[in-house]
Amino acid sequence: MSADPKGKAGARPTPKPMQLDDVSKAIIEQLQADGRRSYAEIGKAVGLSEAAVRQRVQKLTDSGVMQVVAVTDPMQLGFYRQAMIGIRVAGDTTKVAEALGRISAVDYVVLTAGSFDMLAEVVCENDDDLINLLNKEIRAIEGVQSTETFVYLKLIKQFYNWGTR
Amino acid sequence: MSADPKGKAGARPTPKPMQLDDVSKAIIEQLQADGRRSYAEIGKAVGLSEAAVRQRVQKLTDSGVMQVVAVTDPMQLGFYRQAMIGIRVAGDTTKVAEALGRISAVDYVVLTAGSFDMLAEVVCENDDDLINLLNKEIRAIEGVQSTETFVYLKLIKQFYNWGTR
DNA sequence: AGTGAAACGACCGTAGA
DNA sequence: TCTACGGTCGTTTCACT
Repeated sequence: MSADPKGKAGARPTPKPMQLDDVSKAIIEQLQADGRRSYAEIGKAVGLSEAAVRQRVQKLTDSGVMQVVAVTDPMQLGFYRQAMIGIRVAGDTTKVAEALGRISAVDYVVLTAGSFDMLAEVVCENDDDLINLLNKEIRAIEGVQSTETFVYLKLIKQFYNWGTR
Repeated sequence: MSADPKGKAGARPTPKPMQLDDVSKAIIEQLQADGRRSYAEIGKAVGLSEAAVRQRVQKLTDSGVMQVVAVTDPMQLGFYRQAMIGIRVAGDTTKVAEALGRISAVDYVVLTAGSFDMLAEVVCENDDDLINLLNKEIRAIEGVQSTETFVYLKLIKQFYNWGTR
């Protein structure tokens, strides 16, 4: 979940960018709309044979540019409270971030520059769960100095990315 | 991208939760690992026939619990700067949030309660792009009073969700 | 990096427990 | 809700461009 695919830990895993042509971009768009769409169908949409589509998808996934995965809707699973938590830390931020990552209700952790040392997104069933998560788990981590909670009211836009390692 | 599947705008789209058994959870885990895994293969892993897996996946996607999609790595596409931006607004927050959503460099917008009215995640090629995005696009939106930027240093954990509508 | 063809395997509807 | 089965379509490999 946080292991880099290759190279030393802490090193930039990909110093090289990657230039995608319009066809590869179109293929990615097809799979962003539906990750299980068949290669043949994508081929029809982008004007390529299925074999060619498959080769390009293989290359895109092998090189780590793209990934096809299942994503779930927390609301539909009974997690009615989501929030982003800004956290200020004393000492080593990495240890705190990793401790946060071990909490299952925490689905996103990123180290940041700015008035917070890190941001953590959490998923809870209700307000009581959120209070417990904050007091008993997050603020109990050694080194956590203060937290600021931004409860989610409504999602306006979401586009799936991964990376920033 | 922000249209609710059914029901009046602003209404809770799913007042009912959903109870998943262990088999459905296992199927979701399989697809979280690889969204293109075949139904037959998943069936072997979870101890079910191919048709049964297919039926359950259909139900999970139709009900909106799960979605299989492609996600891309911004770093591999040359976007070396990511940041979360906390925004304070005067007046109607929805209009500002929708204006943010129309900016392609903005991949995530959520209305929040707390010291920010909304959070926006942005993806940029470099620091100059980020400065331009902030000054020329985000802070130029009518109603934006102040912004606070948290530049991403390192992603520690990521788990894919969608929803909170 | 692309196509085309043939063998194989996955997918889908239907029937039945 | 599951398994079983047959028709159809997608995928894979390979030879070729």
